[in-house]
Amino acid sequence: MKRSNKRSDIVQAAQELFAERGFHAAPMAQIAKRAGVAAGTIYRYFEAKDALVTALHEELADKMCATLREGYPVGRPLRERFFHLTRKFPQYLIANPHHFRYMAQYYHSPYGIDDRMYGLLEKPGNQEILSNLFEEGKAQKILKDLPVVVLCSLAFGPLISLIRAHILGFVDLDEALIKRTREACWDAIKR
Amino acid sequence: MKRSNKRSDIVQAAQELFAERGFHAAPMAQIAKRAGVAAGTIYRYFEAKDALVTALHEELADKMCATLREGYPVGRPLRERFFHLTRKFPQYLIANPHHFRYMAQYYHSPYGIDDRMYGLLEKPGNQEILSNLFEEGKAQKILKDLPVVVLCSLAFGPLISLIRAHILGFVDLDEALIKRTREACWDAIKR
Amino acid sequence: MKRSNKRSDIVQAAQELFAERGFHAAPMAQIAKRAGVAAGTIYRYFEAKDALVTALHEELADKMCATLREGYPVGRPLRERFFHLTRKFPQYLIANPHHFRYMAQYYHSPYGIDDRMYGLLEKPGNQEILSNLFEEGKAQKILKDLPVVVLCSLAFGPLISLIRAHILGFVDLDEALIKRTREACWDAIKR
Amino acid sequence: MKRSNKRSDIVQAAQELFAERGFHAAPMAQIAKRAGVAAGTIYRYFEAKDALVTALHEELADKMCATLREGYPVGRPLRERFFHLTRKFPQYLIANPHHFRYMAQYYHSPYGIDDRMYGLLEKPGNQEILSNLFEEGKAQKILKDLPVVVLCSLAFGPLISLIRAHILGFVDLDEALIKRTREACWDAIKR
DNA sequence: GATGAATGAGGCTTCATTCAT
DNA sequence: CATGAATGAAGCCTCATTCAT
Repeated sequence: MKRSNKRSDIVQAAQELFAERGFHAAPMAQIAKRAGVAAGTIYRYFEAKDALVTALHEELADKMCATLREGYPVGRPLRERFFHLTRKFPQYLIANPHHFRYMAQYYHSPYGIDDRMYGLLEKPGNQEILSNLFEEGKAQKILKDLPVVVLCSLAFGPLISLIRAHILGFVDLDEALIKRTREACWDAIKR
Repeated sequence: MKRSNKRSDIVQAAQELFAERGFHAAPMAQIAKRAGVAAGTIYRYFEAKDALVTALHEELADKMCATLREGYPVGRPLRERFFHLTRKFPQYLIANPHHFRYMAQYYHSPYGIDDRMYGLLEKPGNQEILSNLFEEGKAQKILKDLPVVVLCSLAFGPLISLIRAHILGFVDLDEALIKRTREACWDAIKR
Repeated sequence: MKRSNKRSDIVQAAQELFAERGFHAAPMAQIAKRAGVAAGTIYRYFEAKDALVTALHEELADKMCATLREGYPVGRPLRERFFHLTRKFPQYLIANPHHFRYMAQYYHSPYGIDDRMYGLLEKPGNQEILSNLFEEGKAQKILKDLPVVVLCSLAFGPLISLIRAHILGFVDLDEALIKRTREACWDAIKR
Repeated sequence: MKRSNKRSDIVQAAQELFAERGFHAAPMAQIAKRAGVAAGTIYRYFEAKDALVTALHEELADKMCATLREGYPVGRPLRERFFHLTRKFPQYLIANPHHFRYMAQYYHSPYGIDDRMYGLLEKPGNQEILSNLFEEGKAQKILKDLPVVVLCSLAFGPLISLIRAHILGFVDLDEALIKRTREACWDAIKR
């Protein structure tokens, strides 16, 4: 994962600065400075600023992915699996607001335009988990007969909106509120 | 609204360019060119690029606002009013993808960080409509007893996700599918 | 020709600096400074440094061209025409050493690699003059039956070498010496 | 000559890269790579890039020198010696186009500005050979009474022009054509 | 008011050179 | 001796903004 210390310092600095100020307001020189390396050093690890932005997205998506799978209750009832995902998802992002800010910005900028959904949800790994979950639910007549994308949107769209509001300080989410929101999401998709 | 012809030409050009390429990839010179005015002219109408970005947001939010209110069934049952809003909302954005792209970008960039929610929904005007709607619903025990922000997220979060997917070409939304999605959203918020 | 004052200031400054220090040792900033304009201004007239280098070559080649033709004794005997060209050629370059230095550098750098000969001699206009001259000479059995390129090299190659030597201070060419050299060149090509 | 294997690898790589792309488009890192050594290693053999450029010139000039002398018909008639030199000269450069490209670039760049003529011809060794040749020719009234530089230019200037044209693909020189060109050069210098 | 040429600060990137291993 | 990661000065270029016309 971490090919070197400097590389991860750069990644860390970039993520912070990008999240705080936006891609184009985060000069390479400043990223370097915060990472504690020389400007030129970044280019040993990333071909260009764009590559840094993209690589960052890759890494964060992987991390998100891994998080969602942690303790994923394979083989357990659909409902339980659904609640696992919808618990981990906001939990992680609220704990890592930089990650959320970065991703949100990425997916709505020209960079992320070619990436699907809130791609977080569609990494090779998650892809299957989610597709399986929703397809299975439809087959078992537990979930509404809607395309997977729609089910996905119903399940995670509200969470994303809320997480943003929380991070920006417009709400103060607590465990209980999130719980009730997830249940409402379930109501949205269940038959 | 339109103080002059040139002003609206500029606004139009800016909106397009911002939506297509992103804020920082849309040079003032190019905006001017597309608007058919000289570069300096923009500065007669907007103090700086930032002001243009912000003003644009203002105008678009107003337009969105107006759209949602068009034919708003005041006095009619809650459910009906809810379905009015959730019909107009995607209808408008799908018809005006530039608007969506612009807004999405704005709200996830440092510019929009101080603006609430998907602010579309919280303009002075809409604010009341929505608050009223949700508060009333809660009072009448029709809707779940959740904060307005949460209800808002449950109602519009999925639509926003889906509209993005549609505009980027990941789904092909039709009237029917949207209808069913809106119903699912209703399931999410109703008691 | 001169679309504006600034443009020719830039061209002048660039020519000097390029000739004096070489292309890559002449920073745009310095060219701007010597031209008395801001760095960015150069880019209103030339797309990039490369374009400046190339445009400069174009302009100088044209100028050279025009010089060679000044008073060209059309219709007069071959020998006379030959001596006209070989008189003007060193005359001009010795009077404009920057031009020579620039051109020499250009034709031996990656830039000029695609340009023919000491291209000076092969501009659309000169091309004909020279080709005609040499072809006619061959037809009339006045000149040796050698390809035009070879005749060209025999006629101008020595002059180029000498001009360089003169400009760098290794010889001190005077009218008389040049005259005798041109005669020797004539001996080289004549039958 | 070869103090070590690495040194000559570096020299070889540098010559190629310089000839192909020009001095300033040949990064040290790339030279190192092609030479199969580490970037830092070059600095054990050459103080700086400039030193490498200069040393290269030195080596090539020596090689050229040696070539011209190979089988030099000492004591034989002037004409014969002249034809020896003018045969070896293009022969070598056509067989070693990198050498030609490198030299041409060098002599027309700020580096070579202090080096005489097409210096190839004025190395300590050649210097004498050529001076002797031309001085002797003048004394014997075989050659024109012109300065040595001029005679040199008349003898080699055309060849240099032609070799360039050949290497860049504008002519296709063969033995016969070169022969006739050399004879024309002789006509230029002979009385 | 409108124009658009000019400005110049500031961003991204390259690359000769160093130095700890 | 060799390595190659790291450095950071310096170059090219963009673009928001100004201002004389």
